[in-house]
Amino acid sequence: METITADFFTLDPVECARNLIGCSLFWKGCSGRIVETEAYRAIGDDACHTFLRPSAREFIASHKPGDAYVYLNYGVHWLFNILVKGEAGEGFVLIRALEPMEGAEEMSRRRGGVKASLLTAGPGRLTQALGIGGGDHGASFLELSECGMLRGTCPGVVAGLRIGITKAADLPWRFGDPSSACLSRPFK
DNA sequence: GCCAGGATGTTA
DNA sequence: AACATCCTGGCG
Repeated sequence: METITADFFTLDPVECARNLIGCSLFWKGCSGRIVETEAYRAIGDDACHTFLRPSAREFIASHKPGDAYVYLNYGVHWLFNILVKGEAGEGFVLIRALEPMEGAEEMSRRRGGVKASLLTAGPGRLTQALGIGGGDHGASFLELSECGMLRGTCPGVVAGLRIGITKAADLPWRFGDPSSACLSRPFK
């Protein structure tokens, strides 16, 4: 297994989002296989935070590829993105679903004992399971010993429309492993 | 199984 | 005002 470094996130955000399916994410004793992501492009994508938020544009300017972009959605759930920044394009990859590996017991406790299939099947669910919150915004988690990612592959990756957005809703920038039992929603 | 509604905080 | 969500409760 090969550790992912910041240069993994110097491709186009859409390529990064596709490549992350099958990789594994490690976070302070818990880990999971990434089975669902979405790409957001800083330029030309009206659904990206950069479209309306100067703070998102400032975040890109002042952070490195691979840094965590974490924000509170609907006042309720933290969502975990990874900054993509390179000559090929800038933007974010939203991590939308994992298959639990290590630390399932701790994740279940944080999630209030929900059934296993709902533990990390959704962007808000997985941050709660892993204990990711606002304090992690801007963290370069790839460089910490207890956090990081390993390369992996998934031969059957599929693409679909992004979920829950109204702007640029026609772009097929959601990626996933359609055979996973841990998706936030099935692919059609 | 599907759908409606509400909780909740930050940004602009 | 909008929002990259999730849970519950009402149906059948």
